[in-house]
Amino acid sequence: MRILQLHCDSIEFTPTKKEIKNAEENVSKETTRLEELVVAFVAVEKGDDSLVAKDAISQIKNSMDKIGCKKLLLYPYAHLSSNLASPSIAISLLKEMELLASDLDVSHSPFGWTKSYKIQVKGHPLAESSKVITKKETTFSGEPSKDEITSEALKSESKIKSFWYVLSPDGKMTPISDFNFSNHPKLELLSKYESAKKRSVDEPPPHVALMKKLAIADYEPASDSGNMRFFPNGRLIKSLIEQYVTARVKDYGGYEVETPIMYDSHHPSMVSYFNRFPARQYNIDSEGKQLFLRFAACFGQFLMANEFQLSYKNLPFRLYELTRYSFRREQSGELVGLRRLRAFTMPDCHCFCKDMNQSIDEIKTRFDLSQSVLGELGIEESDYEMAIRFTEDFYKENKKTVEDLVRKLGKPVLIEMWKEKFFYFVLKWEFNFIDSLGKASALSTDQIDVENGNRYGIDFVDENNVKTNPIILHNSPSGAIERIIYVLLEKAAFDSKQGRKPQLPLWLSPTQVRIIPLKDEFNDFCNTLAEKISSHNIRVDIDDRNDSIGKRIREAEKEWIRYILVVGEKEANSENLSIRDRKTGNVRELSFGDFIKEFKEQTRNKPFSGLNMPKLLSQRPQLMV
RNA sequence: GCCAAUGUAGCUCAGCCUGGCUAGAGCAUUCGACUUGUAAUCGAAAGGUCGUGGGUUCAGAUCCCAUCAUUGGCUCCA
Repeated sequence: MRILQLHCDSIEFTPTKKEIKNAEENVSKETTRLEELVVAFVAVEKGDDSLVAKDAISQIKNSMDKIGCKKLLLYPYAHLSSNLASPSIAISLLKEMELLASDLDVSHSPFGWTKSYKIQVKGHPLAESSKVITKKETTFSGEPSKDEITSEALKSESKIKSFWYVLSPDGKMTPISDFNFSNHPKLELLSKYESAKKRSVDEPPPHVALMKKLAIADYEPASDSGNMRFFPNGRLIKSLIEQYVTARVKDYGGYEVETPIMYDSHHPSMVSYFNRFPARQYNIDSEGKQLFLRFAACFGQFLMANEFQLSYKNLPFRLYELTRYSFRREQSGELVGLRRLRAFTMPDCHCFCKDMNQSIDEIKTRFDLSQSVLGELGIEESDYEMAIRFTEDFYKENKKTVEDLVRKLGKPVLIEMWKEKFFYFVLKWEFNFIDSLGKASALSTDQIDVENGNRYGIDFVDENNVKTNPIILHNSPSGAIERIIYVLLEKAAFDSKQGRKPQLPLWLSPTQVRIIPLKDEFNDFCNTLAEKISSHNIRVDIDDRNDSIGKRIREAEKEWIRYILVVGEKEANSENLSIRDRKTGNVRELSFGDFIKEFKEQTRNKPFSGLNMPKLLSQRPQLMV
């Protein structure tokens, strides 16, 4: 007996006509709809008997118990086997099974009828399984059926055996249980987080409140969970980070492209890649096509590279896209603020290399790039820990490469080693930010992919005029942009907790300079001053509201504005500016030129974009308190 | 997805356990007064489907059930 068991949101079936002579009688041709159930497609095979039926139903019940489902539909399905039992035996065994399951809400679809059906299968790991039950030895395989669009990777992941080590810059490899973490508390957190999955926190991450207070981003209840909206401040910050990362990747040699956000699940190049990953994508049906929203930039770039005429002389060749968005339908319980989203912005740079040596050179360059990009975004080496994951074979052949990466970082690194290759890559490294609650989130990452060149039919002609698949590196120098904002806010919250003033990097501050006129009569002067400052590409606004000076300063402080210029009698008649610097809380007097100079030194080489709200605060709606 | 907690005005929260006047406060908003010298000027007004849908009750923000969202834990993170 062969059974394909599916945990479904719903199924609808309609008997259309009799397929065989001794089909079930008295069948209604109405459509039957059932919800929240397990559908068992059953093919009864030659030699099956009551014992097999009994065994089958007990296995089905067993797994239904695990997933907490109490409704079962037995669906006769001949196409699972080429060795079918006779219809009469099949009917009787199916009836027997139905009877044995009568403690559940059980039903069956008519035997021997051609039926049309519509099914919606759930996306969790246990939703799909196939069973083969025979008389002699009853076997059970809880693995996802290979016939279905499902996840080979899920199967692999559950079987995957990882060996965990810490690799020090001096080349010493220590199993994590033996490593002395006393000087590396964050690495210890990462190790526990990754290997033992041990976490204990009971407060919400501080960035969630901050992203609202600073009017950066918020949940959008009208969308799906994990799809955020960005207010003008947030959009400005995000846009600047996007521009910066893109500029850096282009400097490094990436060529920017743009590719569709949705793909046909049945496109030949997609099927096998797609099936290797958990079914966590958004699906869209359109005119008979089953489309899915991309979860990375890989597809678009690979399909594009497939059409390139590449020679070894062109390699390494780098394609880059900043995906707005990539979509991953993470489980609802996994979503948190800006840390884990269902729609996120991901810089993704793929490098096609002619051989392993070239990819190893390249991966080192990209390591430096990633580290530098993070640093310029305000995320220091001490904020993150590195993990490197690879197959044992790769390590044996490229021990030095792994050690070089660790030496570059200059501190011990978490190592995960696999006996076999389960994923498409042989090595992957990533930087993990460890927040003040001990949570780890991956930022920059790079992978050495040895499968997708072949899978997507990407090839180049080598020195010997032979078509060869390139090795592909997958690098995100910063990780998701939203996650960068999360890190900056978490760092600020941590500063605040330690009694320091929280602050965003100056180049990312929505308002960089605020002018406060003491009385209305100075408004014109302030306007002129604002024009002058803003002509140097500085975001300056004016708090012209009718509030006390103390209050307006307090407001500016709450918005984390770095420079506050109060303008009164004295300033209006002087060449100098009175500058309140949030960093120190003190008021300084500086000439206009000196101030601009000081300012510009801090934002050098960073992108600029103008104010994203009215210049006059009196014209600004209150978005958040 | 599973388990738990939370959901009351634009925001932060009180009220809920023990059902009962017209559901309160601060901030924000509007109006008025004040014309301000470096982290909250004073007064008034307006603002609420108590997340949503059912149920119990003479009566539900309050008790019960379901559902949605957020947060935490589990799982997961290509």
